[in-house]
Amino acid sequence: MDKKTVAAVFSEIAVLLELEGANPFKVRAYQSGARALESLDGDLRELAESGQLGNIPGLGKALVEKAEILLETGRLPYHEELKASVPPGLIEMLEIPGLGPKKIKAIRDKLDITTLEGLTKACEDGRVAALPGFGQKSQQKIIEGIRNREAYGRRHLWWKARETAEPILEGLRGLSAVERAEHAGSLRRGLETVGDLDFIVASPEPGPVMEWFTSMDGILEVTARGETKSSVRLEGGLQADLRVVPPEQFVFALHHFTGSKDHNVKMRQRALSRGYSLSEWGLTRKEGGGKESAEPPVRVADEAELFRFLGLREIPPELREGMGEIEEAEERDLPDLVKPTDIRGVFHNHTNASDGHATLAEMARAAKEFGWEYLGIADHSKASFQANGLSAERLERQVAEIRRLNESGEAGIHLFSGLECDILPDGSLDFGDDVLGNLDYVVASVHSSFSQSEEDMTRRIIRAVEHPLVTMLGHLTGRLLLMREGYRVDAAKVIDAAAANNVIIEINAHPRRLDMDWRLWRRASQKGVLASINPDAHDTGGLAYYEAGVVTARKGWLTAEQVFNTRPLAKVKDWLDKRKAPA
DNA sequence: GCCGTTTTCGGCCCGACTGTTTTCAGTCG
Repeated sequence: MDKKTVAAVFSEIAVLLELEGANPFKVRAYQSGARALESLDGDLRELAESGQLGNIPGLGKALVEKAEILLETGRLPYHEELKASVPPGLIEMLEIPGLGPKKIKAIRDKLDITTLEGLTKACEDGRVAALPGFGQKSQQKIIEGIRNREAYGRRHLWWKARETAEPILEGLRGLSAVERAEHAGSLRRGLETVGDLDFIVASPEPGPVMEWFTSMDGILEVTARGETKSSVRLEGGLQADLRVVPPEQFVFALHHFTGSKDHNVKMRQRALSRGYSLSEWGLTRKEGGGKESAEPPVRVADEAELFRFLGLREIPPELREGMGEIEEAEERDLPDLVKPTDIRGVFHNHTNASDGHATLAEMARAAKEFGWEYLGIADHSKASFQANGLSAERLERQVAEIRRLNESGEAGIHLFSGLECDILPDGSLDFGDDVLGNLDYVVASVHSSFSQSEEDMTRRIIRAVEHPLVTMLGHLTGRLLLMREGYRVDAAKVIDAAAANNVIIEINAHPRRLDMDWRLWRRASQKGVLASINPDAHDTGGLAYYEAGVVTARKGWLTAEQVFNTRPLAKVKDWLDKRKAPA
């Protein structure tokens, strides 16, 4: 039982209490208790054993006692009783827009309904509209909410969200009433998946902005339209929210809606401890009694100034996850994060020799257009027969072709001959040293036997990492975002092995992978592990995915120095040569 | 249920929007 599990139990208690109609502040106490545990530094069990739990802000007598019971016994009778008393159908109802604890309680008490099926029927025969506080529109909204739950409830890939958001942002910026416009939320933070789009606009005249936003192309439905706030549902299921604020509030609104929640909570606490109240509306001086003073609100020109006012260096949006960035920004300069323009080439790309769609020459030409100095080709090896993996002979022909192109210079860019070599179930590689030794580099990846135990998978991958001819480790977990969980592997042990063997770990930049996860990179880079941002391109367009990888690297606090493919060609050649030379 | 330089009670973030009301409760972020 770790802090995450205890926090999850507290979060669930909060939801259950909410449905029971408990005191909202009691609900919030469990929520903030859960949050306090999630963002806790150090080992929960050690803190409990030394009697330190009560010193954690947000944990009072009752929550400390419950945490201790959970740690000791692995169960919490209070939680179990609560869970038994709340039908699971009610928890599902919370996911329907417009239904909160009060309305769900009314549905349960007055109609004796505890399932979504029952609720659908009651809507269809008009019983819901007859309830006090409900009406025809609420009833219709519930029916649609249940119907759309699957399609709209899910998250979306960051890449897709950005593609959707960019034309909207451009459109907003093009309006004469708009002074400034930005997107915010998890899209701006660069989170791997995005729930909805948030747009913040500075304008003294919100009317025309709202009008444009609620009538632009690609809207399925306008779900809210007010004077300063509107929401629309876009084709593809994404929801987009627009907030128009007076120009002097823009920076505060932008910061607030960029979040994350944890980051904002810590920023507000910091403001309070300095005698100010921070919100999406602004920063105001607090009198001793907690009342606002007559002093005018603080003015800031941009986010850098807002951070500076609170005694912090500017924190890039990607780092605002409430994972220690504020503490760091107080003490010292934050790392100079890697930028898209730092990238000088990419490894791990496929051609039509295996499962790609473009030829070697086409890939090289496209890479040259990005302004890169080099391109690495890493097609699949023979064990990946589903991906038309290369035999030794076909690989040899590709290597010869790459050498010819490099010697003639006709590609206009240096090509590295590599391979995405399968790591077989026992951890050995798909080709012998005789074949692998002829290549410039080797990316080793798992493509089979995903269901091995964590222990076996970890041993398997570490064995590959320890192989002297392996240059990089491909997609560490094999996850496919929003589709498939990764295989079970002890990432910390693999990171240690990579550090010990001077093996690069890739940031697979395919928008559906973004693997190894950004949450692991800060630790990995501290141990000296180098990253390579690899688009895993299967056609020329796929090369552009490197940008998603840069965002992942930034979220992982990585600088250009910590990313291998920011190095110029000569240094890359040098590094690869030295790596191959026998020790 | 938490918290305290207004300290053991009485606050706890609050504004926008919708739908149902006719001045406001509930939801959302």
